[in-house]
Amino acid sequence: MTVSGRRGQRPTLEQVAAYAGVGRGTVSRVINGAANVSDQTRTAVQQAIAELGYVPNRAARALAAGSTDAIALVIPEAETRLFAEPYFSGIIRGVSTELADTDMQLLLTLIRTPKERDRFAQYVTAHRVDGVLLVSVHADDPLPDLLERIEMPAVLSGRRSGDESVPYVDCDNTGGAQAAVEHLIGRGRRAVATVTGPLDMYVAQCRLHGYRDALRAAGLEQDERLVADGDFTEEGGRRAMRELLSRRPDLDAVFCASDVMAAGARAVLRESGRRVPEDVALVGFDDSAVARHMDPPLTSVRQPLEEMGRSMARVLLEQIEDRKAGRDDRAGRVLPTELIRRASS
Amino acid sequence: MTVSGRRGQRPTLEQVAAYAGVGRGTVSRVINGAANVSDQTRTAVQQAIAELGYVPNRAARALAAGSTDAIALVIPEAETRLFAEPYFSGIIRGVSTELADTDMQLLLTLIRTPKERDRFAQYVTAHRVDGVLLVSVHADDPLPDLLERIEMPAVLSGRRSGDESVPYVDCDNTGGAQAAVEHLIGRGRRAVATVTGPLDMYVAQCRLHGYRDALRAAGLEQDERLVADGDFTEEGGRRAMRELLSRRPDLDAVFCASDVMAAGARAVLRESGRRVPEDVALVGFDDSAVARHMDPPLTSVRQPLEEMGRSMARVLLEQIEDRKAGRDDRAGRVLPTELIRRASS
DNA sequence: AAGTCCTTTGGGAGCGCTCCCAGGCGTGAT
DNA sequence: ATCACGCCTGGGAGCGCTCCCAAAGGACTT
Repeated sequence: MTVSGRRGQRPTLEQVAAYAGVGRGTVSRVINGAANVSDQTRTAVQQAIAELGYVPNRAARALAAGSTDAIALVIPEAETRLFAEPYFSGIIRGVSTELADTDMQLLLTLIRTPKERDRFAQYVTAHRVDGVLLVSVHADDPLPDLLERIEMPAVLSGRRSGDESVPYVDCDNTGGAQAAVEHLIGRGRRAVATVTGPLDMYVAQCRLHGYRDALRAAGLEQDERLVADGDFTEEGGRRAMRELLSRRPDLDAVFCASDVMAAGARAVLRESGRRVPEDVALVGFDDSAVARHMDPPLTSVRQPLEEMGRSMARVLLEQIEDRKAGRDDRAGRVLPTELIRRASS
Repeated sequence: MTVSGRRGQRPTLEQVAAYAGVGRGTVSRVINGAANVSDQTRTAVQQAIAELGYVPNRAARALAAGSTDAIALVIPEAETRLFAEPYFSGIIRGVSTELADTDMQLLLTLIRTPKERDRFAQYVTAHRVDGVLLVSVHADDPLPDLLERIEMPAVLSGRRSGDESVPYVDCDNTGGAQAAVEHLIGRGRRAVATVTGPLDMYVAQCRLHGYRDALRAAGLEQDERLVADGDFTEEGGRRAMRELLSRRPDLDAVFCASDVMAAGARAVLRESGRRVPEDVALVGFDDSAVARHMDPPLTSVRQPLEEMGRSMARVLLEQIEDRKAGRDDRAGRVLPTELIRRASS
């Protein structure tokens, strides 16, 4: 870690210029990779930069250029506990990776209260960032619309509905659920139940669709007694499982739309004296830590979280570029999921 | 969410001044809470600010004032998977909470490679942030020393050793471990084993100390055959548990220095035909999601993560203030842990 | 030899703020 | 009435960049 000291006084662009015997503009051009600089000059400047240990002053650059070189990653606090851990850390890791060789900075913003939301709205409206990444917004969150209105580049993780107007990155929830259920059917299960998330969330709808698609494709009957809402919580999973067992005691498999609900369901299955997977096969969704540590370990659908994070960053950066260039090419991106097979099915 | 539009042109301080019929300096004074402004003027300015929807331009302020109003939260990538989720999200939540009514911004920096570390070092050396929060650094990480050398305010989560020179916030690992083991002894267990973390980590040493302290206080013999290194991993926990069982098949309780290792130990106990807690009581550390979802749910020592995050932010802000004022009052802070009792003990 | 066009370069202006100095004005003392 | 001393206030200077214009020079053409 060689950082030339020269304590107190950081070198400025002007000093670099003087040292290299060129003008300020030229150094600026070299730094920003402008084309029209002779090789010789460029080399001289680069050397001066290296020798002086020059690092551009972001504030000055932002002020002069009117950009900020920063994007905000916004996480609604409610989600912080619920979806919780693996989701965020995965996405953050991806975003950070993608940003690593940009000189964009990542601002982390947790939003807990309406007051904080307003404050962030102000902040964003004042164009203090170049773009915004919104993680797991609710359908009724006003932020996406605000961002659209003020023409601030933004990317959502997940969609609020089937025809999302803001650019997004999502994973293939339908396909993942379908694969999970196909897997269960392939193992000879015939009475496959599902514990869904709250059906006012698009992600929950998709996973239910996937379930139905798989049954239909296999020519199995759809029995509404095999479908129960688990609310994406462990307690909800318990409740839903009890309901399912009372309605169809003969069920031989359950697809849960989240691992946490699967954990609840698993507990109820145990209480009812049923073995997993011998009597009832179980599959979850998310491939979280919970899944790996359940007994037996839970088969689950993995979302490519890190890749989603990378995609989000990439899509956002493109959007920022496009805006600058006057283009406007907004599109969503859906990434594939993967079934991780473990002992529970 | 009322954000006055006035699209395209954000109001500047100058415009606020004109609108309020005062000079630039006066508006600046009001914004920064300087004392010597008459009440009347202050009110007029505040109203102008509100009516124009003025939001100060950070870049300009940073440039003029030579500060940045931003702090960096640095997470070494290696840790991102290991300690993983609850640790970071808890700390981040705390930091963010504490920063919420400051106008400090939180920059998130993941460091994976030496190259990224150097880049961050450059960045920090160029004083592009006002302070740094370092999460779970290793004893051999060069970053803390660098920060000390360039006199950049910094706070560590956890200590690298008993006499940490950089300000830190830690939880009471020794006390937590001691409480856990006392709890086991209180339940009548006499052959209490422990699975430790890697003993070159200070945190692992502390937890082992707590274990020994509790045994000593209860007048129980210390048997080195009851101590095994589990390396803070699940596989390590398995290995350590096997070793312990072969050395002391009569053990009736195990204190694991992390939940993840406890999960490994639990699996081995099951394989060996032992019941938890009837035959062997089990306690973990961290109170992570894993603990709640184990079968039976795992008694564990909770670290006040969110409070640690808040403390870190607070200590850092104080330090930044102190530096400005020429003072220099660096100190560590240790927060208490709490034993969460569940069915495993 | 003069004119044209392109590439490369230097440096002025200005981004929106903070810092600080000088000046205005009121109050109390002389 | 005069002076000294405060408190407020306005606005110049300057933070370190980017943007852009003008100018210098080289390679061709006429």
